[in-house]
Amino acid sequence: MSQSEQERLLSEKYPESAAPQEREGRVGLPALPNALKGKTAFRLPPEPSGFMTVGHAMAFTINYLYKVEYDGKLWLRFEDTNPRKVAPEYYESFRRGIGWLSIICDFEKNVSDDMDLIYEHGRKLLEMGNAYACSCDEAKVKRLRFEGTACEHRENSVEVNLRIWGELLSKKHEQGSYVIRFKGDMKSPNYSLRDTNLFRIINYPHPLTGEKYNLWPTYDLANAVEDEVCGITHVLRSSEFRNELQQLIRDALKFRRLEVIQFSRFNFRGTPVAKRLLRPLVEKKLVTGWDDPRMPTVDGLRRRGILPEAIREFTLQVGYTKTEHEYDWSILLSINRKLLDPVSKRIFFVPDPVDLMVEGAPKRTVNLAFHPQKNLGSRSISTEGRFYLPAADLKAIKNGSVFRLMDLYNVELTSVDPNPSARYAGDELIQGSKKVQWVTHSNKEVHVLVPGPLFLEGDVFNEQSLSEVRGYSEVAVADTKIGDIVQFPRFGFCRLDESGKFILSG
RNA sequence: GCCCCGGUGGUGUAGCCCGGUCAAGCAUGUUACCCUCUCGAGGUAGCGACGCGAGUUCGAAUCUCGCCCGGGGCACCA
Repeated sequence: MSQSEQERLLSEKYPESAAPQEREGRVGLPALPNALKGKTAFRLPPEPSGFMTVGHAMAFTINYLYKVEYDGKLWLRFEDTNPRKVAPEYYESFRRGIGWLSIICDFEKNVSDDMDLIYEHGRKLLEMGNAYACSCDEAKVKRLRFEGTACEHRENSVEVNLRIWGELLSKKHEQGSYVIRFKGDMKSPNYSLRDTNLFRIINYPHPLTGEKYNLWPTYDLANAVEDEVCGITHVLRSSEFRNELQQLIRDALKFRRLEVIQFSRFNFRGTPVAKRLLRPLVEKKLVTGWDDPRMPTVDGLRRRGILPEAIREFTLQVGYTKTEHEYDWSILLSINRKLLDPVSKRIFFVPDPVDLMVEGAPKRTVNLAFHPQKNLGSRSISTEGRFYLPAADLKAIKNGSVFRLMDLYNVELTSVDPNPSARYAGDELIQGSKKVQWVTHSNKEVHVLVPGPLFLEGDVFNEQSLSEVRGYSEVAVADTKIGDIVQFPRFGFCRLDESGKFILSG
């Protein structure tokens, strides 16, 4: 049967199948497997060892969107089982960022609150013979793991293991002297299954529990226990976490199965989120801090004028995949502009201002709306014959040509460098004429920070990542409050960061 | 080295499980035009991609195999 015959037959039997469907991009996040409305639970599991980044923001947003869609519960759970790394300011950073994103969690806890519970499960694993105490040094563990051979401690009796366990809990052993290892498979081709550590001794005060504990669980155990007690049904996280081991631990402890969906890390071009790269910038003072507008931290984005809604919308659009990716800032910035456009006041800003005398200029007092369509109020400006215009615009205008002072009147350029001047050339708007923003001699000096990519190819710090534009704005700019975002026409959306200082959002 | 996982225009994705509706959709970018007293927003049109090679099939982005390339894991980090 030829293809055309097949198609004819098909459309006769199933007429509805012949109609071509409208193809569209994905709308919303993909459906979750095994998710029943009202019977799901998700988690945001930050390690409070650094400031919250866009990467966290996006992963959290994904969990939150699903929580809402499936009418589930959401946990904020601080994974603070390494006292060497965690610090109080970081807990705050995450709470602040999550609040800013309007993510509402149903519960909040710290894993360090549950130490006794985790100990219980550790003990259980020892009793069942699924774990053992090992006193080999770190190098030996590593070597044997590579070779695929077990050490003598693997055959410890339960009694011996429990005796050492008791001693560990009463802090009778030195740091490094013992670890508790999971009995996995020393021959597994997957090295992470070769008897990984479950507990280790860390003699370092924890910001929340102080010196109370020094036997700390590792991530895989702590996570398995916490996901179980929190009743988590769906884990959505980036793929730098190994999954098989945790599943083995869960099985050994007879825990429920749960859906684990891993996705690739969220990277932005020129702005890696890795602390390894970011921390030196802060320490060497190459940036002003973790909230520098060039930084991929949530605080940095907020200062830059990225709206939390933009992050949510962006996350929804790009979704999550296992593919390696490097997002271009342009997508986020475009979404941000669309959100900003209807709510941002237009205020003239003249970068790199140049004095312009206008001969025969009529005195005017104009009332200009703050927005071309929306009703955001207005301001009135009185003009005489002296203006400031952007140097770049004046440079581009040919002597003798007519252009328009935006929203005011036409002028004809009569002389260029070094002292440009012009003459009044009528009120009538000329279709298609160039329009330039202006300020009078009554103005406010304003600085605008322009953030760019932090890194060049190959993780090299971009010395030119932040530039500053100086200029004049209308007096009305004085009513802008810190945190407000305005649009400087023909320049961009800018957020007032501190008095007289804006940051270009995009 | 071993174990996973990926590779669709410049960028991000949809489609892949279940082969034909895909001469590949959407967004971003870019070009032109329209609208607008902004280089913003809005509108219209154009540009631009299935990593490579074999195989299966009437038919492959989709299935199979090989290759190449990229990412992650192999911690007393999470």
